[in-house]
Amino acid sequence: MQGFNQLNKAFESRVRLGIMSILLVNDWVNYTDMKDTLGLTDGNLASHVSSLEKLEYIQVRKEFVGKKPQTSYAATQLGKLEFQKHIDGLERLLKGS
Amino acid sequence: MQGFNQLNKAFESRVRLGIMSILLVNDWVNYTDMKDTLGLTDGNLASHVSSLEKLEYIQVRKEFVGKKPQTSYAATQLGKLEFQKHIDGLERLLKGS
DNA sequence: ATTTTTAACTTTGAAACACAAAGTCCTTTT
DNA sequence: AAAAGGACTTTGTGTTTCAAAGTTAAAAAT
Repeated sequence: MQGFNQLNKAFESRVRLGIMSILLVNDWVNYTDMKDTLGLTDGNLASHVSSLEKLEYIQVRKEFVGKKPQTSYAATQLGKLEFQKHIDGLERLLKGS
Repeated sequence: MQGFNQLNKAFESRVRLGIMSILLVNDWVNYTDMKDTLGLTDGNLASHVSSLEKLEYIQVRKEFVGKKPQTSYAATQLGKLEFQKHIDGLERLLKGS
């Protein structure tokens, strides 16, 4: 089975798959946009985000925009690399044998 | 997010992804081959298989080959269809936005 | 004729995960 | 002063994952 062992458990959840695929093409995405784009609840997004952060697959930036706090996310180099591997695994799996 | 909502929870596990992708290109695959190809334990394969069977995504055939019992699996039409939708979702997700 | 092996499970149990709802905290708008 | 917004954390419940061990029935080996 080509690719099967390249699959990363961290990306098996559709939510984390969504987060990473957004962060692969967008450099910084804020909390609210992420939540709305994926249609998640606050708690749900927060927990998936924190698990990706713990793995150092994404980084979190907190700042004030105007007077409001804003949290944004970006994929780290490691995150992009691991996600690419996962995608490659998927593609091989689906094309292969 | 293109594709995100086309993702099927049933295929989020790498094991079930593996099973389905094998059954998409091979008509009937037996228990032992499936287990070895994916490197799974007995119990693990059995449980994933039974969850896919419950959803009617795969069908199970039991017969004797020579003197030995043999269980084989194939994807149903529904299974192939749903899996295709999932794959399409994945592709859109990964290419899109 | 026993013992061992093979095939295919089922059961068990512990850990991880998913997710909504509710609560928190701090700030800003009204 | 009250309400609302942003970003969480906590809680609780239900589901999933997976290996290990146990089960059954037949076949092969001794």
